[in-house]
Amino acid sequence: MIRDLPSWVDREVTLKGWMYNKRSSGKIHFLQVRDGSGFIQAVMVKGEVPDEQFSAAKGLWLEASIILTGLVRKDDRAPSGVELSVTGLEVVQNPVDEYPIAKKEHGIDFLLDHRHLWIRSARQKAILTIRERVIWTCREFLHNSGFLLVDSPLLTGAIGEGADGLFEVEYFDLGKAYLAQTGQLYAEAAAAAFGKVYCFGPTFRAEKSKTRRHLTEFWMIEPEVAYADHHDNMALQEALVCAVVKGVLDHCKKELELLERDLSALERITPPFYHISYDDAVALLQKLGSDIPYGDDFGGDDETLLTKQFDKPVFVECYPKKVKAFYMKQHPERDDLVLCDDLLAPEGYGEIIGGSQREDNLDLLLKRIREEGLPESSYGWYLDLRRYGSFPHSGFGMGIERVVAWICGLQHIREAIPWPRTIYRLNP
RNA sequence: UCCCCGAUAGCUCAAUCGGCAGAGCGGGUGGCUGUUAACCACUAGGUUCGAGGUUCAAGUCCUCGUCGGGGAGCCA
Repeated sequence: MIRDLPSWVDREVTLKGWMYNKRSSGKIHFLQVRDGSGFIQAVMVKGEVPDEQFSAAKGLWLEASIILTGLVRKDDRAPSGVELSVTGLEVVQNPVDEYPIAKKEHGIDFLLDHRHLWIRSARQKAILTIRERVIWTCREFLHNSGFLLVDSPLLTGAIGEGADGLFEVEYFDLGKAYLAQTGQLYAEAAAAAFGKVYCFGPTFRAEKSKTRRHLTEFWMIEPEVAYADHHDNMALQEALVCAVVKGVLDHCKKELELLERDLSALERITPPFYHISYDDAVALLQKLGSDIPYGDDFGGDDETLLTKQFDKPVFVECYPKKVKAFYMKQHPERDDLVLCDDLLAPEGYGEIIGGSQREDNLDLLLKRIREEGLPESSYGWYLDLRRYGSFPHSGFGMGIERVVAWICGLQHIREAIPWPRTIYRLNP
């Protein structure tokens, strides 16, 4: 593989890949080749390869699939430090038509229509490599902290955070099923069984959101911990986010550099994070000129304004219960607030985690379900968790794409997932 | 669902007050033995998103529609 070539200097290798770009000076061709693991410049000199191969190279179009043999040579002029001196070229396929994605810039509509080809670019490879590292680090961190992975179903009955934004599907003779908006309620059941658990998978929101922070299908990692309170919950979130950022910094420096990410902004991401109460946050925003009234949830602008006041992630704690989900535990001293937290990423990226201590009192939970007008019958098994050995517990959901977008410094969340699903786009 | 913006060559865009449809990249041909989104010369390439309307004249102005982008609400 190309990424291993620096340790193959002065040896002959065979590379199977695609031609990323080509330059030529008449008697010498420079082929930029990629194989999925990296990029290298292959140099073909007339006379050092059979003539028919030299002229075949001249006719290659971008993204031709080729097999090259040659000598790996150290060269200070090459970005990766090595080049390939070609001795043989086999053309597997020369494209049947001009490759649609040119070397210069493209519009976003065109790129999204060609997402299946766009992912071949170096920038997309860097982003998806970082995404993989984020996910890997989460799993490693939770596994090493004693968590059990207990995945939740994607097809569910009418249960979730609320009736809005559910995708419906026909489910045999049982009527409607819904694509999961969250695995949390299942994670709570699993926490009662196994103590420390998490689920991780795609979730679906049929919200008609059209912003740089929203997808209709996104991946969420949702830890749930028995006997953890609101403060334990935030400590876990802080440790997880720090581990993820460190994992990316340790293993993906090259990718971050390719994305021209400001590394110092990431190197600052160490404990402790900032904490601010909802009450104080509203007061601060009003002082900064926002017209947010007390009692409302923050809009995108408010969130951006707030995060710009801090150089590290900030927890916003204890929102009014009327803007939060029914399962959040009531504040012990303020019955208008709940024990929840949103973790806002800096540099204007905003909410990456939403978490809370869960309501473990059966009567209070029933009251909240009725207040919200939710179908009580659908929550039968969930209420059982408060009937049979109820226990204080807390958990949170972290949106993987939002974390990746923040760490990579992306303008839009759609680049943080291989195949983005947005309200007006289902293909490719 | 609402608000704003856009649609012109394969791609990214320009076209002044309503007055001949342009450039760069990509393609083709030729040149070049060290190029780094290579360069140089020549060349082909257009139903200006669709349907109406105003006008001597519409890419440009008006109406409706289609598609897309940005944002709001909601959220991770």
